[in-house]
Amino acid sequence: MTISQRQLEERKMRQERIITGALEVFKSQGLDGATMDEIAQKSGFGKATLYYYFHSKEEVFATILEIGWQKLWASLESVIAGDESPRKIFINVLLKIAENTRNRPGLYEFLFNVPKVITFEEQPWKRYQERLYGTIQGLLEDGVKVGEFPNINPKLLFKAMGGLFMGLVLMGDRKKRVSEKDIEELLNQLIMNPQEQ
Amino acid sequence: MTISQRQLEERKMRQERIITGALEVFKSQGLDGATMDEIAQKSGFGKATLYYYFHSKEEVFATILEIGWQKLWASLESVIAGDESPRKIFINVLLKIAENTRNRPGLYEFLFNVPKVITFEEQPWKRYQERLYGTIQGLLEDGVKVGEFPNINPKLLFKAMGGLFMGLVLMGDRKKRVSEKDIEELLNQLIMNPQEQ
DNA sequence: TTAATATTCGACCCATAATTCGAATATTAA
DNA sequence: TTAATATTCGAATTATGGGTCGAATATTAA
Repeated sequence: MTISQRQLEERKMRQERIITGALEVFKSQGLDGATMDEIAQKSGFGKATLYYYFHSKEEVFATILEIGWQKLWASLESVIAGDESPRKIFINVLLKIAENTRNRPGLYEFLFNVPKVITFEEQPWKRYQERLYGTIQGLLEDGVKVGEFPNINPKLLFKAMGGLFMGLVLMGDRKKRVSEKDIEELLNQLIMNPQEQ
Repeated sequence: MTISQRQLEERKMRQERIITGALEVFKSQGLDGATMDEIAQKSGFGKATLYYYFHSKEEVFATILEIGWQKLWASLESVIAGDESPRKIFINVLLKIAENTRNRPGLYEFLFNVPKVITFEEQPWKRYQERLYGTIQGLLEDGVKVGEFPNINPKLLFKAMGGLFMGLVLMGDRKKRVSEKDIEELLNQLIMNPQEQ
């Protein structure tokens, strides 16, 4: 009388269904504004059932972030592991993020905009976030070192790129996919390639 | 038996005391996370007394923003009204903001990072915010037009500058004041002056 | 000094929403 | 078929925290 594979899968599917509904609610109401009643409503379960699958509202929230960051990171690993130049990798990372964003509309706007005030104890998803930001930071530093980026404080560069990227990916025309050309252009226009100066 | 001038002033001082305590709490807990009990605690009044000076928690919150933006805008008006070139005005605006930030540590990090989800009806402070952002946007557009900035989409430029400025002012060395040279450097490094190309 | 007014605040009220209960109902393995 | 287990959910419980009350205490003007 153990739990069958199918049962496990169905359970996971129900969890995903809940999470999908919850994401909608969190996006429109924020963490505090969202109620379990509304999440139940949106996901098509009774409220008590949510507690069969999750311990608390915060766990639902944390799970959304966890899964999102986990998948994002997984999709980036091969790109980052490659042996291309920092600038190339940097561009590919941005492209990959853009691609992810396109495939799961709504999720990444959410991931990238989680209010900073949330402070449960552990936050596994934070590890991913830090890892990603650290990696990008590193790419910029390396790029500056080998002369692929102008000699700017990489922290500032990171901030600027962050703002730009958000604008380009999250606020631009959602239909049109971001191309390598777009990102190269963005880099070239704003932060000139030193070779071209 | 009217209310004396001194009484009015004392009342205002108490309001300010409350607001100062509240700012601390809001910063660490966010709008929803902050409780009136904690604000009372921090500001040294009983909770009921807060309601003698403010109608609601949201009013306390809104007052913080209102006062902050109002003062910031007031300090910027003369700078903006000047007849210097867009680029010069732009730099002076940033300098002025930096100066304000130095004088009221904590307040502007808060002003510039208010979550977007807040939606009371009226938000007088929003007017100031929109006015400021609109002005800066306009400066960038004019600057591009007269060739003082490279020909980049001003919206992107704005975003990038926003990120950079936050980095420079809000996260840099708080002790050291931001100089005109810093900002010119920032502009020159990141966004080359077209004349110099 | 004193009546009127201003200020303060602890204790309460109460609406909301998270969480739990307990009783169904479904599924499964034998 | 049936006992065990899994799933579901409406109703009840509780915790939280914004907001109010009414009784002090202070201050003021006369």
